[in-house]
Amino acid sequence: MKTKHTRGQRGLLEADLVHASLMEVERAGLEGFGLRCAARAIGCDVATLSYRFGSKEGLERAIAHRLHEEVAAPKSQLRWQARLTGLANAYRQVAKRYPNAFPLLLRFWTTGPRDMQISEEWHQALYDAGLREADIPPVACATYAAVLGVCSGEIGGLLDKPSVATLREIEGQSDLPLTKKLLPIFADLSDDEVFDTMIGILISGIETRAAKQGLRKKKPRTRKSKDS
Amino acid sequence: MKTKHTRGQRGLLEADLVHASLMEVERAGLEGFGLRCAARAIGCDVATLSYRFGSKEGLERAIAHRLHEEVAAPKSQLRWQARLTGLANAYRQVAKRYPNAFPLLLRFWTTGPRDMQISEEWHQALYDAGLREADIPPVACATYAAVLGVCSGEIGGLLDKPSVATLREIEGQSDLPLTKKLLPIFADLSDDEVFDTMIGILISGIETRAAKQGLRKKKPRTRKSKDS
DNA sequence: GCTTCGTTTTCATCACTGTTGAAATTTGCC
DNA sequence: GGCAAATTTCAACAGTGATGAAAACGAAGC
Repeated sequence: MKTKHTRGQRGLLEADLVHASLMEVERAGLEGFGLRCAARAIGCDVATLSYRFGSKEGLERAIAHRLHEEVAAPKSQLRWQARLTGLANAYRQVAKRYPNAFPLLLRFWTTGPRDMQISEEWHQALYDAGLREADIPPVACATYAAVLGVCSGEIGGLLDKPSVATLREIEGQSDLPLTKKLLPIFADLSDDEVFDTMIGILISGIETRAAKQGLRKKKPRTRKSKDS
Repeated sequence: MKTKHTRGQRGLLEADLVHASLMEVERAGLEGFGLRCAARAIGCDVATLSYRFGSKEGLERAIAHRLHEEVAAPKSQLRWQARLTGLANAYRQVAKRYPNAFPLLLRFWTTGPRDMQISEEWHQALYDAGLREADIPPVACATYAAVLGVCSGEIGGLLDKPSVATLREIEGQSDLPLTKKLLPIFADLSDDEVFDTMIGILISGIETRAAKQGLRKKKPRTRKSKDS
């Protein structure tokens, strides 16, 4: 008869510790995050966190796990394209909600059982896309890493408008003719556009890949696939 | 007490400081990297590094810049597909050579003029792919972030063989039928396969995108890269 | 009731971190 | 040579994560 869930004497649920730490990361930034500030926010001692999570890295891993749990699963009756888009968008929403903590997902790529549920959805979407089984793992890894990369870029400043310094720099250089010409387009670039572009490229890439293999002509679970 | 050798001399080239710091990152890991160890490896005082680079973050930014300089530009007479593949591979090689420092590129997405030269190549490849100009910036950002994401995943452990613990976990779960079935394929997954898959998806995605827009003529494979 | 045992929390301490102001030293220029 | 600016070192500071010992606590057993 074990205790129902491992909890400390003072009623400190692990989930609460992780949640408070996550909030602290968002407040102070990932670099500025420290066990002491987190402990102060929680109202406990530093050593408590060290004891509970083994180390600072253990706590960060738990935070990454927490982020994965916030990834919303898409409705299963949608077409595979919509499900994949939904999954990608779920990660994007997490990135926008926790921009400081999100890079932890790129540091700890696998954090536990929750990942596998998401992976299962991912694999299922690729299976329904018509990929042959041997091709699902590499495509899943590639697209997953791509999505996380784009999310990371969006919150990391990749899409920020070029600063006046950068602008001047480009104008000065003579060996950047195309970049120079594209500059006004870059200035008007929106996050959504980049993300939609990414999804579009991935999906059409998967589609042509599936078409090339084109052995399984099974009818998808939804009624029709008008495309292609 | 007062050693008169190396005091106040200006002989320390910035490139040497950055190189030594990069080596130190690779030795001690990005988390374990510290100004004091770097200074010890260089043979100078900690404060020198703080003075030269403004802060630890400034030094890390300089290291990221250094990594960008190691990205080899592809030969310009190749087809656009080969050039894009070459660029992606150049980043991958940097990632494999400096696995500990590479995540800095995802923290500091833009580091200076060297990025723009790479960007110019990237844009040119997409231009030669037949994309219309308004589409080049979003596609460039998306594919660039995707490539860095995949590189980051490869060195970060995304493609590691599932541990026995994970394996047992999956076997136990009943709601992961597809993942369970794909497990042997995952076990045999190679880094190269994932990377090639990623490149293939991106390129075919770009091709169909260009074909849909289809306003510019297809070009012979060897075309002068310089046009206005 | 009390005791015992194992788990959790706290405390004190350690070596180490990045930053900063002042002093020491060197360099470039007159 | 002399002087001012740039660079390096030194010393000190507040803050970090980790760790062993001690204290507080919960749940059984009697």
